[in-house]
Amino acid sequence: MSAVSTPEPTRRDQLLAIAAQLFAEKGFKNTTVRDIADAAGILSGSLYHHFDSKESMVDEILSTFQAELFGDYDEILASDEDARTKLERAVRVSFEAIDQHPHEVAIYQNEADHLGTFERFGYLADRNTQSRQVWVTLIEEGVRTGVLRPDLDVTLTYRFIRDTVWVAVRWYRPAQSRGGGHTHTEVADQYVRILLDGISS
Amino acid sequence: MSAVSTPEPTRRDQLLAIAAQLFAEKGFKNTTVRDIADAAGILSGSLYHHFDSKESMVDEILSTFQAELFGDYDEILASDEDARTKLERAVRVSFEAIDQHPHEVAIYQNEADHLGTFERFGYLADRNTQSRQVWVTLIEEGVRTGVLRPDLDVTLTYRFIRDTVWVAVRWYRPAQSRGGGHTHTEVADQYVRILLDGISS
DNA sequence: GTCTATATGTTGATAGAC
DNA sequence: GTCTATCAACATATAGAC
Repeated sequence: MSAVSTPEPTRRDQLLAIAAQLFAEKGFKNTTVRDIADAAGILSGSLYHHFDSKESMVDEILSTFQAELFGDYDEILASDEDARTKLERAVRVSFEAIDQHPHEVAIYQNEADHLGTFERFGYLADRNTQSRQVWVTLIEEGVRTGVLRPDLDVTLTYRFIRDTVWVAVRWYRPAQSRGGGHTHTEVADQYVRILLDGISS
Repeated sequence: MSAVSTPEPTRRDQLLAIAAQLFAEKGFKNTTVRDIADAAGILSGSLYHHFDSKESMVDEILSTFQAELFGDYDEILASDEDARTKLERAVRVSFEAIDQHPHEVAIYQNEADHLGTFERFGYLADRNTQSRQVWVTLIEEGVRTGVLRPDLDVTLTYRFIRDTVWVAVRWYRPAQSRGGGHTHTEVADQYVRILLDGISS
């Protein structure tokens, strides 16, 4: 989709995309600079012409992605729709992010806890707090306006939603490589339905 | 609870428990044999008196835990309760496993995909298939007997349940270290309610 | 922008003394 | 059952030629 508007990604961006895929598939620690260089068709030393360190690569991958994602969340929070619609939109935007940035989401899911313990990645903890505030705000607004059950444990509900949505990155495969699977929109439809109405008949 | 019935764990079991905690906290690759030896108060070379390799340690940790867990699942499948009760029990048994074996569950969640690519850990893929069969069987029985909605996408429903239940290991903290949190039974109660009836009012 | 060559540290694992 | 001592492999990163 957006490939048309960015016809010539810089060499730097190409390398970041290659690194993101490897970090997502094998893990950050498990991916060597040689792996990245090999996949790019250059030698490991050449990577250091573009980046300070392996760490700075994952840093740029994560911070760029998160800036975009939280821009979407902010827009939803600021809208004047009803709470149920906003919660639905937050779910849909998240599944869409998994569809369009699967590597970035996977890296965040797998490495954020560990990386967050280093000063350099302190912003990951901040974004985590911000994310919780987004979901909790939406759920509380839903309870207050009467569209959600009043007996909900808001924190637990937030955790269940966050977990189910984001861990989908482990099994969802984007359109290009999909064979008989669901689109991200279909997955979101099914989940929103189950979340709101349950599976009981 | 069970500490009374196993007063003297073998040195081998002590070392496995230490390794399991480190593997869960830092990841398998990220944990060095020196980390494990340090935590045990011995030197890295001494570990090789007890185990062939770091790999054999995680192997024993995972296979032991899975044998126990699937024993529980088999018992549920074989029972003559109605589908809804069996599904509830499967959820509860899973949250209980997170409570009692948090390190083992975390290791499986974080490392199974990667380890599963090696011959030695082929049983992880088998167990994964077995797990899917357990959940899908229970959901299909629920649909067939009319206790669950007939329009459910069984595979997606399975994935949502599996993900929400098991990823809880990332935030749930067992009783010893809990401060104002929920017991595993309370977490299971809340999730079963949301899963069956939804969050909508 | 990439390569050659290499520094420097860390890793899993081994052999044999105690 | 642990320690001493050590190896070979592999890791990230650097300096300077092309």
